Amino acid sequence: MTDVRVLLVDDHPVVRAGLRAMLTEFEGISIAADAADGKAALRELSRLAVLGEGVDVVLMDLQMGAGMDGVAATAAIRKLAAPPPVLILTTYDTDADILAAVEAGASGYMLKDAPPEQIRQAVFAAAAGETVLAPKAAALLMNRITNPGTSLTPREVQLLELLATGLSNRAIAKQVFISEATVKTHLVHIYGKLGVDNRTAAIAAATQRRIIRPPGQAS
Amino acid sequence: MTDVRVLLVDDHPVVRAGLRAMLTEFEGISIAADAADGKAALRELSRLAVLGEGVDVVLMDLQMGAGMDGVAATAAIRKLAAPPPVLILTTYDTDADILAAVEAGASGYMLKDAPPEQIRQAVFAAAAGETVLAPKAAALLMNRITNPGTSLTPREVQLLELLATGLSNRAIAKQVFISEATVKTHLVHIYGKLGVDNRTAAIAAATQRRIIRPPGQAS
DNA sequence: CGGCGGGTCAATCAAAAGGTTGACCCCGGG
DNA sequence: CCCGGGGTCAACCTTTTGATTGACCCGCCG
Repeated sequence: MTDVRVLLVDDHPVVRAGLRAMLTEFEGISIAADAADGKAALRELSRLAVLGEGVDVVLMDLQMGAGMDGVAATAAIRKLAAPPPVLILTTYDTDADILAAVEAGASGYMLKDAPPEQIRQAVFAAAAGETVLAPKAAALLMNRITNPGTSLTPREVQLLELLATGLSNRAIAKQVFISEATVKTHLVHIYGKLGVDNRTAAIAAATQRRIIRPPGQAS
Repeated sequence: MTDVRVLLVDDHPVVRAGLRAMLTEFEGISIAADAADGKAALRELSRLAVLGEGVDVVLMDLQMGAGMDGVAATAAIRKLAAPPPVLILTTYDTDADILAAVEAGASGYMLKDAPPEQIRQAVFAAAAGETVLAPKAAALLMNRITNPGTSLTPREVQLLELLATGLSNRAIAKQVFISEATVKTHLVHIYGKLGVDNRTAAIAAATQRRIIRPPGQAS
C-alpha cells in the first residue's frame, strides 16, 4: 500500500509548512506538492499527471488573498478528467462558506483548529472516497434537508453577504446582474426568514447565527 | 553567539507547526516553547524563567479563539520584570489591530503571508530591540500622527455599537434617551469620519477597523 | 473672557429602503 | 402533466434614512 499523496493549497507559506510538517509525520501520508493559490494548484495537478504521479487528496484553503480562490479552484478541479477528492481545510465554519464549498464539489469540510489526529483521519477518509464533515458543517446540511423552508437559499445567502459589505440595493443589483426590484424581493424573503425587518438587523442576525462571516473578515 | 530563543503563541496547531518548521531551519533561531493562548504563553515564560532559560522574542498571533487574546497577552507580557520583545505575526492588517498591538507594547507587526525570509529578519530585528513594521502598519501609524482629527468620539462609538445590533434610528434614540434628530446628527458625523454614506457600510467599515466588535460576538 | 468641540434638537427636502401585489420563467418531482 | 419552489421583474405606496441648515447649551483651554 503506497502513501496517500496530498496536494496542499494555501496562500500562507507558514500554513503550508505547518501542514507539511504535520502530515509527513503521519504514517501513510506524503506531500506530493503545494501551491499558493488555485491556478498554481491546477498547474501542479497537471504537472504531476504528466509525470504519472497521481494526487489522492487536495487539501484546500478557502480564503486566499490573491489569485483564484478556494471555491473556484475546487470547482475547476472537479471538472478535470479524473478529479481527486478536494478536502476543504479552512478557518471559518459559516453557512456561506460551507454551502459554497459543498456546491463546488468538495468532498469534505474541516476546520484548521482541528486537532492533528482529526485532520489525519479526514485525509484518509477523503482519499478513500468518503465524505468528511466538521460537526457544524454536518449539522448545517442535515438541517437543510429536514426543514428547507426556513433556511436561506444559496442566492439569498449570496445577497446577504453583499448586504453585509455595506452595498445599497442598487449596488447589489449591479454586482449580481439583476434588477433592483429583484434585490428587494430577495431581501423581503431574507427578512422574513431571519425574523427581522431591516438590513442592519439582518446582518446582525446572520452574523450571530454564523450564516455569514463578520463584515470585513476576508482572507 | 547563542541562538535567538523564540516563544510561539498561536491557537492553531497547524500554524505553530509551520512556524516551528520554518524558523528552526534558519541558522541562529531556536524555538524555546509554544503556547495556544495568552495565559499559556505567560505560564511558559515563567516556567522558562525559573529554568534560567530566557526568551528573546515572543511571536504572537492576535486572533485567538479562546482564552486571553493577543493584545491582552502582549500587554501582560510587557508588564513582566524583564519583558522580551513581542513581535505580532497575524493575518489582518486592520487599523485597530495594529493600533491595539502597538498600544499594548508590541515591538513589531508582521503579516502571516510574508515570505519566510522577511519573518526571519523580523525575528532577528525584534531580538535586537529594533522595531519592525509591515508596510501597511507603518503607513497607518504615519497617517495617524499627521491627521488625528478623524477619530470617533466615545458617544459616536456607542451609537455605532447600537447601530450594529440592527436598531432603527428611533430605537437607538429611545435606548440612549435622546431624540431621533440627534441620532441622525451623530450618524452623519460617523459616516463622514468613516468615509461611507449609509448605515450598513458604516457597520462594515467599523467592524473592519475593529472600532466595534462584529455583531453578536461576545466580549 | 472668548472660542471651540462635543452633544443636543428642529425643520425640511431628497433619496433609499421596506411592503404588497401580481406576474413570468424554469426545473424537478409527484 | 401539473404543481411548487426558486428566481426574476414591475408598479405602487409608506416609512425610514440621509443631507442640509441652523440653533442652543456646556465644559475646557488658551
